[in-house]
Amino acid sequence: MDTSSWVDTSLDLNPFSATPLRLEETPKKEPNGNLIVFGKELSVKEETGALVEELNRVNEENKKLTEKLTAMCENYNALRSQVMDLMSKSPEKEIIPSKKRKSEISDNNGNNCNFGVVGNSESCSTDEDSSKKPRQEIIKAKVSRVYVRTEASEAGLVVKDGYQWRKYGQKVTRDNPSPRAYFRCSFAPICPVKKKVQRSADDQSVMVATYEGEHNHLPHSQMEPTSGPSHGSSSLNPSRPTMSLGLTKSKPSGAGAGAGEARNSSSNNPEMDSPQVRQYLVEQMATSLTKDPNFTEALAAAISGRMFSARSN
DNA sequence: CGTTTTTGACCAGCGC
DNA sequence: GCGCTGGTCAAAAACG
Repeated sequence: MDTSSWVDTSLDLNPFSATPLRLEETPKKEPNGNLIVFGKELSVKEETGALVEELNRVNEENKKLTEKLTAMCENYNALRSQVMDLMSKSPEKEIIPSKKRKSEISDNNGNNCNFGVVGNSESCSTDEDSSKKPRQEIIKAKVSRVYVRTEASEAGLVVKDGYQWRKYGQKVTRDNPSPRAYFRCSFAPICPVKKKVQRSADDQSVMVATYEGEHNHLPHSQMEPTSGPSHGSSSLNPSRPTMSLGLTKSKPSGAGAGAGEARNSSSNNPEMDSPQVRQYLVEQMATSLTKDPNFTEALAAAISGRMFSARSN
């Protein structure tokens, strides 16, 4: 697994690796040639020493942060492999519809190259597309499926994913005793995304959310609470949904998160780039970082350093 | 009072 | 054409 690759490139979370911490502003020089560092006026003699010292300090900081990031990646890798292992041990029975209708058949089965995940229709369905004439639905509808484990006590068909949804229908389907709920994005018709949520026929504690389309706006939890959703159980929730971390699948431009990618390695997992996944991972990373006292300490040191430097200007 | 949820009716695709 | 099924509509109810 090359987690570092997606951390570095897909998520752009690691600015240190690409451009190590550097002094963006060189210390101010006085007209007489002396240097002012942290409010101290240094002679030309001391200038080099101070610069070297500062450089070393920054380098150390950079090193620390890089190490932390690496450790985080390794932890994530371990966690991810555990989840994969668990899922492969108790594989959810693939939903094989005896009689599926048009687009769902072509979208889901056609690219069912990952366990439990339906990526968007363009990701890996080749045979069907080549043998049949292209369908409009395949092009316009990007479908992804997310498996979400919920608390047993949680009764409602609610999958918290950061977006605000409006329910417009509910049906009892033939192949599953639990009802299926139909949601539209609250920003519809501006945002055309729909999702279907249904409990898994096998495991009632697992919610299966099927997303259609791609959000053209930020998640609600990322937006300013201007409108103040009165019922927003799914929004502004500090405890993120139990979306299967790193088990996602969709194309770079694909629709949202999928989950349950248990058999494929992440190296050929283009979904890591999807906006929702990015969003989620960024939040996870941010949470992890801010929880780390060492990181906050380092950050505070860096900020205070900058403040001192700015004050001296 | 505006927004969301509920729920029965309706519509369209598919197989026979 | 008919029946089955999934998906959507829309009026009424519920909610904050």
